Amino acid sequence: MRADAQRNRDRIVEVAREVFREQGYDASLDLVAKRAGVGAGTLYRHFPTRENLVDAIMQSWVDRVDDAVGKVLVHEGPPRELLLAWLRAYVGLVSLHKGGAARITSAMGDDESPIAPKCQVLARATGRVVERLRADDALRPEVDAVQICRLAGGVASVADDGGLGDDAVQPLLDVLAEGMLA
Amino acid sequence: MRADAQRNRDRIVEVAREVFREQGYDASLDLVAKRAGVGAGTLYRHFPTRENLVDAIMQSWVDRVDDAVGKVLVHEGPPRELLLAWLRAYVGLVSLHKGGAARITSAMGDDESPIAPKCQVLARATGRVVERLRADDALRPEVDAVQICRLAGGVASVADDGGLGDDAVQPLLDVLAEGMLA
DNA sequence: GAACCATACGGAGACTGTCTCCGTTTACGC
DNA sequence: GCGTAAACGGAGACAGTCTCCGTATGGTTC
Repeated sequence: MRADAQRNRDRIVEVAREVFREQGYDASLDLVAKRAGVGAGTLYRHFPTRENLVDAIMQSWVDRVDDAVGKVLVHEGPPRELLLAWLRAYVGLVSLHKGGAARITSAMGDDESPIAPKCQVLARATGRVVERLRADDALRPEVDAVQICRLAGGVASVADDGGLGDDAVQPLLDVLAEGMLA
Repeated sequence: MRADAQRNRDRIVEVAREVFREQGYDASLDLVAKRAGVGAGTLYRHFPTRENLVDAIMQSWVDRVDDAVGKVLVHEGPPRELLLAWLRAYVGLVSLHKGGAARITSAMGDDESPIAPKCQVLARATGRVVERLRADDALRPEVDAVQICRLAGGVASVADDGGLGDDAVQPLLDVLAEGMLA
């Protein structure tokens, strides 16, 4: 890639992250282009669809997921605490950007989606938690990682576009944990 | 209201129901107006926002909710079956229109929303199920009707925009039921 | 049944956002 | 330096939302 193209691409991603955080995922892409100081054509050449741009923004986010699951797993404690800690972390991670929770959760299990790689990162991280819980026979056998992602993602979506605070989310996660554990 | 106004209003609602079923809740309102044979101004005078129109469409739907909860309650059986039957019915009801689940669930608990009355209908119906379950001491005491609506609505949203079928939804509802029951 | 007017109609058009096309500019290998 | 493939940018076509205001009409009153 030419140096100027790389510069523009980076700048667009940086600006888009900012704009999306401010205005949610519906923000105008022309505005992103304008703030990044490039033409609309340039933006659309680099990112033909909104999804592609979202995907690029979320790159750094993958690292946060790995971080988070590592932290949760290192912490000793009863399975219930472990699961709840992961559910809380999960909801936090998918809710980093307004509208993100619904976006990610609806793509979960769809390999064609432009954000499929992100879903897999989440599913794999959840898989590590599942593995640990299974070792202790703490998880109901019919529950799998994708189901956990969907359930937690559902709660996150509801919290996100209903504007629920942590205090409203916690009891919902309690129900989920209760239902998943053996 | 003048007779012609009433006629137009009815016609708009009828057409909108059709168009929304075909194209989801993002369908163009100008298209609705055109198909209904009225000007855009007329549509917007009757329904200043999209939400208002959605609200009108859902009128008949209220009756279906009451029907559904009646049917579920009349059916004898263990609490688990009762709860699952309601959760299944609930998901079906909020998913009647594409995008409806997220719309309703995110408004749950917000009295200012134009579709607040619809949410209250659902919450009240769920409340009747909760009451029955409590009579048998079958429900965990900290779980309330709004939480159930949010959890079931979360699952319905995920199923709706992820295109999940009944076979993928059923295990999610199992987890919810397991987590809600004492 | 004519006259009146509040109520309602309709559609042009302003505004906003998406996305494409193509003439112009620029990076970079030679 | 020079040539060219790569990239740029922004005008503009298109689509959706919503408003404004001149026009039409239902309903009322005499």
